[in-house]
Amino acid sequence: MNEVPKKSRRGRPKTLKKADVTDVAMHAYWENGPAEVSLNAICQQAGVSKPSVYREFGNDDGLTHAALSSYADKVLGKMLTITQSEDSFARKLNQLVHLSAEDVLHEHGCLFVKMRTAKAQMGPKTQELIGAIESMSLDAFSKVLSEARAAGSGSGGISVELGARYLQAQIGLALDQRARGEDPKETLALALSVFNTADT
Amino acid sequence: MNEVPKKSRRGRPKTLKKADVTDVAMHAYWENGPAEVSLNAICQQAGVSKPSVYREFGNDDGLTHAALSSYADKVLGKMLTITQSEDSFARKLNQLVHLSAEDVLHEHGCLFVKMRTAKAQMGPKTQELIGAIESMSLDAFSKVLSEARAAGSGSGGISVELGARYLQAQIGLALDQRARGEDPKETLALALSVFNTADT
DNA sequence: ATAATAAAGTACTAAATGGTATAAAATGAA
DNA sequence: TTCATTTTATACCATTTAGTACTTTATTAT
Repeated sequence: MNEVPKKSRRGRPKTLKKADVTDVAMHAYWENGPAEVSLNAICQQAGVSKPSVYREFGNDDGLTHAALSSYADKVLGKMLTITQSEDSFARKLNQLVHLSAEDVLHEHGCLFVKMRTAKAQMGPKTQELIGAIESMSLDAFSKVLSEARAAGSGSGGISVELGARYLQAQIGLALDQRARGEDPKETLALALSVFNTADT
Repeated sequence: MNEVPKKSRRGRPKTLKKADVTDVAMHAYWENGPAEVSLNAICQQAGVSKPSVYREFGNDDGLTHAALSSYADKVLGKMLTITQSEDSFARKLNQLVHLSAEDVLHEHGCLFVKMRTAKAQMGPKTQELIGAIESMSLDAFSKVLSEARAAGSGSGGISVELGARYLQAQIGLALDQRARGEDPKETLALALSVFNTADT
């Protein structure tokens, strides 16, 4: 909303694509864990020089922030879409289970979950974003549960607040299991069965 | 069982206590995460020189192995004791919940869980030990569940194998949450409520 | 042409890491 | 007292890290 200074009139034309570097960083962090990937390695993989990266992102905190922000848009957005759909509570749960426990998208786990695990080692901007994403996801789950309650889909006497924390924890666990190469499908289904008390 | 070569007759008397260094390492890894603590830092904290540590432990893999092994004896042994007790299934679950979700012992989480998360960054001996501990704990939970089934305590139509994996995953999750500063008590209780279908 | 400008890469820095060569120190035996 | 032996710590090594000073290159304006 604030800057489109395109067509800078003078100087060497810029060849570095910030979005491309962000994408390389996002996938590198996602696959290998943010703490295991150096800024040097990302420069190599992206085929750009280190000063270029520092010019665009400031420092490594800027780069991890950009990578996580991009991840939130491209990947976590799919979770949000599910929670905000018009489907029934049961169908929403099914879709969340599929996306987190089966979809190849998360075969290496979830960048957000990995960054949250390494939160203390991240820079301040990235830490703040991790917290913001966590709140946002908790709100989304709360909304799902309160809508279900309003629609009469019994959530087994579980408060909306507890249910949202539980849903977030269980999906995070499943994504963590996938990062370790485990198949979380059955255990996640069992965990979410607490929401089906007398339902069909 | 194999060596007590005490009273070596010659040479400078040894002052380094291997057990003390192991203990310092264990607590440092436990609190800060194994990937965030360097061998240098442990040498400083333990007040010993680096070559001494290399002589005793070989390399960093040897040190992390020793630390995790010590942790398994001192801390995970308490879990094992609970699973092997003569208590009822429900009481065992209660004790496991208390130990992992409330006991100050795990206020910084669990070293095993942290090492498992960082498994790929650990040395081969440590990786092997992580796998062995995981199998052992799975066996312990399986035993608890099959005994409960034999004693008639209904575990809600959940197979022993799935129940054991589920119990391990949920306790691991709770310990992970404690490492992040969250209070897992309510969510863990909710997760384990799947074992109470028609029980009192 | 030439000057100004902006972005590019080369090549560096200081700090930290895991690991080691080596000499000093402390003992028992000769 | 001297020698062999064992453990110690100092001081190094190569590598990797985040971050930067500096020069070169490519463009527009004069």
